[in-house]
Amino acid sequence: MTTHGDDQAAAPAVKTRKPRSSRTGRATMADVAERVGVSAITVSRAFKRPELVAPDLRRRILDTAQSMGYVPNQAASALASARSMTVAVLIPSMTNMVFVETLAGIHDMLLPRGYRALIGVTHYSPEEEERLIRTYLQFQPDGLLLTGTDHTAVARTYLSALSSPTVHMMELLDDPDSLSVGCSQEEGGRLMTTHLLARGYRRIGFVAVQLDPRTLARLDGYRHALEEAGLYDEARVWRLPDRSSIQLGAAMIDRLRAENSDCDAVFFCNDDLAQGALFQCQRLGIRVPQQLAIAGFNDLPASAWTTPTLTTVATPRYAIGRNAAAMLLDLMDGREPPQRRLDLGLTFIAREST
Amino acid sequence: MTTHGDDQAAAPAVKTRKPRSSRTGRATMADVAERVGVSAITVSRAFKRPELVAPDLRRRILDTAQSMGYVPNQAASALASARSMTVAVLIPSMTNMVFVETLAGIHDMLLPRGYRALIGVTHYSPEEEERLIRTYLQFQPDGLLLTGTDHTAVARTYLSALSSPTVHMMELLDDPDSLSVGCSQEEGGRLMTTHLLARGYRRIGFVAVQLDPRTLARLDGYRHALEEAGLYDEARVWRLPDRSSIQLGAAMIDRLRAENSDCDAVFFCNDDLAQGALFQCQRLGIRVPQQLAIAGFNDLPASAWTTPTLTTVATPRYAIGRNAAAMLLDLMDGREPPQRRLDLGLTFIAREST
DNA sequence: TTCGCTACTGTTAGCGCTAACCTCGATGCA
DNA sequence: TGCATCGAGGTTAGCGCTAACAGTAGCGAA
Repeated sequence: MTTHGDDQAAAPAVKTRKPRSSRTGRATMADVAERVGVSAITVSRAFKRPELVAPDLRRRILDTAQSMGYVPNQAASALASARSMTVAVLIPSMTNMVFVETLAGIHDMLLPRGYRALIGVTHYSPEEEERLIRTYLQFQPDGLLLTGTDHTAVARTYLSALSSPTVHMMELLDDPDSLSVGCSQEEGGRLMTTHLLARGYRRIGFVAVQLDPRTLARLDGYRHALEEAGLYDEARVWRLPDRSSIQLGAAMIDRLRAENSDCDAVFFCNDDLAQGALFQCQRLGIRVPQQLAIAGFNDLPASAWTTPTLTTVATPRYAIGRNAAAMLLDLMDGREPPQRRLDLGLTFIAREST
Repeated sequence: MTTHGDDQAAAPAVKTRKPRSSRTGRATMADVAERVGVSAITVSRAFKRPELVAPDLRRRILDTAQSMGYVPNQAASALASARSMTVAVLIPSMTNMVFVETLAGIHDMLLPRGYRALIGVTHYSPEEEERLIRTYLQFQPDGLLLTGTDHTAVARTYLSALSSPTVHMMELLDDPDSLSVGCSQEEGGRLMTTHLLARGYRRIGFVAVQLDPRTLARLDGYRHALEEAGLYDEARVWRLPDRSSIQLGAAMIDRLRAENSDCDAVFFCNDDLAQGALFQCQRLGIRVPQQLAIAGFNDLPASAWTTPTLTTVATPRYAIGRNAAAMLLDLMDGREPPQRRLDLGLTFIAREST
C-alpha cells in the first residue's frame, strides 16, 4: 500500500487516493486484484506464469478480469520487464507479393508465440530503412527481421549497438557472426540462363529494374552463365531504376522493337515485368516463344495462367519468413539456432514461354 | 559504470545508485540530462516540446543524445503520458492488393504525424478480428481503423468501452455516431450490371466468392438492377466461400461449361477472378466478349493489360486509407472531422471484355 | 520600487506493471 | 523432533518517462 493513508481509523481523507482505474478509464491490474482479494502480483502471475498460481484461484482471477473488461497494459509490462514481445520487421515493399508472403510466414510463426510484428516498409531505400530502424528502436523490439544487407553506415551502428538479435532475410550472408535465411539470387539467375542456353537461345537479354541487391545478384548469375558460354553482350542488358510493374514490362517490348534489338530471348528480373511483356507480345502479334522467348522470376500467381504460361524461378518466400522468424525465436529465447545461415533453395519452373 | 559510488566525498556507498544506463544497456534520458548538465524533463521537452527549450540548449541536448546513441523508450513514454502514438489497423487480407493500397494511404497520412500503425490481418473472420482487437488493445492505441462493420458481439463490447476513436473503412455507415470512409459497394454492383444491360446482355451471371459483406453488397446491387429489368434469375448466381484467385476464376469458366450455363455475360465480384476467367477463355478459344462478356471489380493493375482488357469498377482504396487516417487524426487531436461519413465514390471503367 | 508577465528550467510524484526477494504453512525424511 | 524443501502467495522497489506545478531571472510598465 504505497501512498494512501490506509485503513487505520484517522486516515486524513485529504490525500487518500485509491485508484479505481487508470487515467484512461480502463481497469488496471490493481483493480482486478482488489476485486478478487489478492495482490497485484498474483494477477500478473495468473496471466504470465500460470503454473505459479493455484488453478481455481487462477480461474477466478481470469473470470473477474474478463468481467471487468481488463486488458493488460503492454507499455507498463514492457517497461517493467524489459521485454516488449515485439519484433520489428522491415521489408522493401508491400505491393510486391514476394514480401507480403514473407510477412505471412513471419506472422504464422510469431503470433502463436505471443510476439507481435511491427512492420516497416523501406521502399528499397537504405535511408528510409535507417529512419525506420531509429523509429522502431524506440519500441525496444526483442528482435529484428531485415530484408537484405544494404544498410547505411548509421544503420549499421544502430544494429551493432543493439543487444536484440537480428536476422537477415532473402540474401545469404557469409559472415559467420550474422544470421540469414534466404536463397541464392545469383544461382537463380544462372539457373534460368542455363535453361535458355539449353533451349538453344543464343542472344539472351536481361531486363533489370529497381536495381536492388537481389536484382543485381540475378544479373550476376545471368552474366556469369553467358560469359562461360562466351555469349555475354552488355548491349543486351537493360538497367532501369523504375519499380517493377506490368506496365513497364509491356513498355520494354516496345523499346526492344524500337531499338531493333536482336534478342531471341529476354530474361526479366521479375514476373510482373515478364507478364507485361507477354501481354504486349500478344497484343502486337509477336509469337512467344517462337519469335521471342520470355522468362521471369519469382513465380507470381498469374504466371501459371498467362498465354503462354511463363517460365520462371520460384523463390521460397513464405518459408523464408517462417524460418527467419523461427531462428529469431530461438535467439530471443537464448538458444543457438541449428544454423546461422539457412539456404532454402530455389525451384526452376519450365513453362510454355521458353 | 552502473552503480558507481558518486563523486561527492562522503556519499554513503551502500545504497547509492545513480543508474548510468538502463538494464538493457541503453542510454536513458537521465544519462543524457546528466551529460548535458540539465534535468531529465528538459531533455524530454527538447524532443517533444521544442518550443519550450532555448534553441541552443536544445541543439546541445539533441547532439549529445545522438552521440550517446540515445533512443527514447516508447513504452515509458506511453506509460507516463497515456498516449501510445499508435493506431491499430485491421484489414481482412494482405494478399489482396486492395487492402495493401489502403494501408499505403494510411501510412502516408500517419507516419509524418508521428503515429505508427499496428497492422492486423483478420483473414475475413470476425472471430479473428475479435482476437486481434483484444491483442492490440494492450497497446492502448490512440485510434482504431477497422475494415467493414462485421464484428462479433464481444468485439462490439470492446469497441464501445473504448475511449479511443474508431473509423470504419470501405463500407459506409448510416448510424450518425459511427465514423466511416468508403464507397457504396452496392452502387458498384448496380453500375456494372446497368452497363451490361445497356450493352445488350440479357443473361448476366454473378460469381460471388469470399462472401464478405462487401461482396454481398455488390451482389445486391447486381440483383436489384436485374430485378428492375425483370431479368434476375437465381440460377445464374454462384456463391462460393473460397477466397478469390486467378485459379478459381479459371475454374469457374470450366464449371459454367460443365453446367451448360446459358450466360452471355458474367460479372465476377473481383478482378483476379475475372482475369482467371479471361485466361481460361483464351485457352479454350472462347471469344470474349463475342461469345461471353466478362466483367470484374476493383481495377487491379493487370486488368488494363489482359487480352481483351477487362471492364471493371475502380475503387478509391488509397484515398479511403488516406481519408480514414485523416479523419482519425482529427479525432485524436480532439477536433470534429468535417464529416463523419465520407463517400469517395467509384469509377466505372469500360474496356474490351464487355 | 513594485508588480506583472514572459521565457525558461526544475522538482515531485506517479503511470501500471514485474523482478527479486520474502513469508508462511505443509510435507517429507532422517 | 528438527530441519530442509516446496508450493502458493505477498512486499518492496523500481522500469524510464512526463504531467503538473513550482520556481527564477529578466524586463517593461505603473
